[in-house]
Amino acid sequence: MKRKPDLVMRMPVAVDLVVLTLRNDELAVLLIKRGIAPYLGRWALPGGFVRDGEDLTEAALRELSEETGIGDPMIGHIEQLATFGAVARDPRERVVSVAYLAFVPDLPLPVAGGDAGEAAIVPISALTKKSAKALALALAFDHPEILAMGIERCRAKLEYTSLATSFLGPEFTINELRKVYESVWGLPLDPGNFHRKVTKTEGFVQATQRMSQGLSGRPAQLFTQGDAHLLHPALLRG
Amino acid sequence: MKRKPDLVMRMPVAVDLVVLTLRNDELAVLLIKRGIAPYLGRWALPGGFVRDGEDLTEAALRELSEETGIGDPMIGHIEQLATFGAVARDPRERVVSVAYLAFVPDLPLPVAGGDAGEAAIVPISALTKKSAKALALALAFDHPEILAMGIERCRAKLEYTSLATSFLGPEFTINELRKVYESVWGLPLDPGNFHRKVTKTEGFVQATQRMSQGLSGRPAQLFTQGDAHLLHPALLRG
DNA sequence: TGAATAGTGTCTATGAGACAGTATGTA
DNA sequence: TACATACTGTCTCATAGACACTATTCA
Repeated sequence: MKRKPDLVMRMPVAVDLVVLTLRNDELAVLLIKRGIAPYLGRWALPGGFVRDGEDLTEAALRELSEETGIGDPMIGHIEQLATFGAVARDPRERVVSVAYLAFVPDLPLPVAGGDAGEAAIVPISALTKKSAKALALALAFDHPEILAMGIERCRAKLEYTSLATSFLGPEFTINELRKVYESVWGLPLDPGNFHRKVTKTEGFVQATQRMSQGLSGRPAQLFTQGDAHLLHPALLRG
Repeated sequence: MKRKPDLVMRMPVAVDLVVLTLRNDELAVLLIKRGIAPYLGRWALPGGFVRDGEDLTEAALRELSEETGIGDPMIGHIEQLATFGAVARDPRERVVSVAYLAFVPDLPLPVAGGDAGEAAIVPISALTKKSAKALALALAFDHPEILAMGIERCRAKLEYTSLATSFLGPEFTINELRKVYESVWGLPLDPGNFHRKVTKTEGFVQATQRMSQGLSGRPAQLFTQGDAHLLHPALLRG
């Protein structure tokens, strides 16, 4: 902690957001098409620089709102993911970026409203598979690495937290909750066992007296989030 | 990502380290007594500013080495913990700090050799209990918060990773490994069940042909780290 | 009626934990 | 021998998962 104030290096600090949602029963990420160099025209995670007087989470929420129109009440969950500080991660000058991970319900996005140009919600399968499409979508900066970490964190957190509910609206059926797990993990789960497990795990979901409008089949009971954040026992992937 | 280069705020970026070890079968943290204002004379986590041309992990390793003499080969494990960016967390000027978490075997520390003055290894019980002693040890800056997050992350990671071995030397007995868990979690574990569990979890530990010198009782087989990083199944706290 | 989804029952395998019992060293 | 620690056996309970079964809607 020895300090020679004039020798301390100062650098811009940015926030970048991995905003995940479900679209057509697939895990998807919110991307912005860059309107300026570098990486002009390339897709990137939403984000921007931290301003004076604003802490990191405030900056993340502001950028999310400015670039995508997603305001605080629409966000199911947000948490800090990790900080990326490779010296040359931004070709212009050194920038340290604090990445955030957010889960949002399926929204009437893309919101064209941002000041950053075009926004899109892209299924992660289109980015992770090695295809011509994935190549065309190659993300700017070190955003592929940030996204990969966000996806893995998301998958892991569904195991031992109740955060799957943050992908859904205030009321949901067990079927919808199961589809969150299936989409995020990319594997099918036994509906019967899942139902029992979720409803018997203390504080995961809270039953209401209301029923869903069954599109087909028997109507399902509606649930709301329970008061637990950590699941006991956890809901493990195979 | 709209950018007006001259308006972007630049700030110092620091790294702080939560270095945990075991001392007398108790979880303990490495602290440095501050030699300059602010918080002159108070205890703090080791850390310092990130330099030009140096990425974040490099900065963390350098500070650890400079302030405590702990070099790369002595570190059992190091990972990024979280980034702290509250506007007023440093009274001098705004500083964003990337915290790292490290586990080291019980070392011949404190190393007086640092350029930051006195170093000490303090049991966390002395910091978390509300006592006169804890008051005297009150950490500088937001370091209490960083430390608390480091301790909780450590406790959680022992459940589902094999990182407990990073608190030990290259060869260890199951008894020593159990003491790591007991010390970190602060609760007793059944020796028999622990032994079976650890030796049967794929890749957790690797048996050698050597035996420990029993100080009393039957000599124990020596083990080395296995090749697994994630435990299947996990070793859960009650 | 059949198709589809909701929800429950039941069986089996596996692991956690309690605790007894055996093995092998030192004093 | 006593004692201490290393390890293994065994019992009980809880949970995961496979899968059959019943319940309730719509077409």
